Amino acid sequence: MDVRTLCLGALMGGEATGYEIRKMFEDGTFSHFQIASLGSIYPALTKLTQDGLVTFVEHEQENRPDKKVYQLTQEGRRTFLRTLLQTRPAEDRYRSDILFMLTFAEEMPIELTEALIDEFAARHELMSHQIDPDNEDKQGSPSTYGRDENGNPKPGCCFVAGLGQAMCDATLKFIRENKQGLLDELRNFKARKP
Amino acid sequence: MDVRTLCLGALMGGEATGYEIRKMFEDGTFSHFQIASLGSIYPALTKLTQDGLVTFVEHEQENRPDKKVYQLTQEGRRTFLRTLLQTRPAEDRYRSDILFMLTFAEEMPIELTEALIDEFAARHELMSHQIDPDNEDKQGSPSTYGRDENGNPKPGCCFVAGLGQAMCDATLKFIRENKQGLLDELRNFKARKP
DNA sequence: TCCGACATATATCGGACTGATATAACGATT
DNA sequence: AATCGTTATATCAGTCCGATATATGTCGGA
Repeated sequence: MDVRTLCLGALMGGEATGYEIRKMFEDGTFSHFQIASLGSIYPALTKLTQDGLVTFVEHEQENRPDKKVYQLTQEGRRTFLRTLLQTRPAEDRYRSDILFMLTFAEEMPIELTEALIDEFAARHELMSHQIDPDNEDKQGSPSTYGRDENGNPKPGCCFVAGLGQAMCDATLKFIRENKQGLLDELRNFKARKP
Repeated sequence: MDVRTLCLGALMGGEATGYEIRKMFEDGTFSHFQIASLGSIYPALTKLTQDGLVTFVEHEQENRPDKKVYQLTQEGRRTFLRTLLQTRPAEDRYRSDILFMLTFAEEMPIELTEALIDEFAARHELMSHQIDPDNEDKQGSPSTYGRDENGNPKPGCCFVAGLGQAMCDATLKFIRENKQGLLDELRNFKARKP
């Protein structure tokens, strides 16, 4: 799924600026299973405009840089829906420097190992917080993504959010139950082979 | 973490060809939390050779294309260890087309939703299988990654593998418990708004 | 028995994407 | 007053993926 398709999907929830779209992938609805950087979002929106799949209105704000508020066209909506039906989803891919580094725990000081595990836990704690739609700090947020016109959360979004939450919980539980054991093992390991 | 560092890490477990390194990221020890394609591995190995961090021996095999078996140099080992101690790990990133698509479950036929969920489950089942080091089909595999010289699995690797397993289990459990509920909700949703 | 599919093995390259940087103005914290 | 973070758009160098090419062997099925 290229960034153009991702942008179309993001705009299915209503109008948004490029900056707001990035936030959906950074903090918002999509944050735990997709990413897109500004460096790809802006060119994508330009291309989509040229292709007639989105339009934008320029909002001049006082004492602020201009805003381009993008919106799906009918053809954009149709194109996205068609893509949904036709696309074979690519393989899931999870990248984690921390887990890669922990693979070599024997080769580093135990304090570093512990710090890496703690950071991993902290990030998942944060993620778990970001996923929960009720727990969001933004009460009167302008665009309530993942909800329909009446403000009801959409079943698909709930399912995906729940799944993310379950993954986070499992991760945190595993760390709670196995961190100390690993550190002990490493101490033994190092005592045997200095 | 760039592919060069990833290759150095892969070679910490012993000598390997470029093709074998890719397999570690495709099927092997690193498969559930890092990826690297051949298109980046081969240039990386060339660069590492130029920089003196790895060396290779060309094995001519009968009736087979030549093999370049790479190995860390002492400087390569030192460089990797230094990188381990100095690198701030990048953010974890998880990309899933399937979860993105499921976000729009309301917009597609229920059969497609179910097929996507089933595929998601199947992939995680497979991954769970790949992670388990005891369960590996390759009994006399040439290089036993993740183990020390005596064949004992390394604590760091076990921890990371266990974590991966826990995530898979949680995912599969969530799907078992929530798939039917989602499909029912979607049917209601569609009945109300045709 | 032949054919296609798959595995081993290296190499290259176009196109897509990330991450950094530039610009600009404001509020908040130090 | 100075630095930092936030809103907002835009560009670009460098990195990486995915596809493709090349060469050869094995294995299962029609």
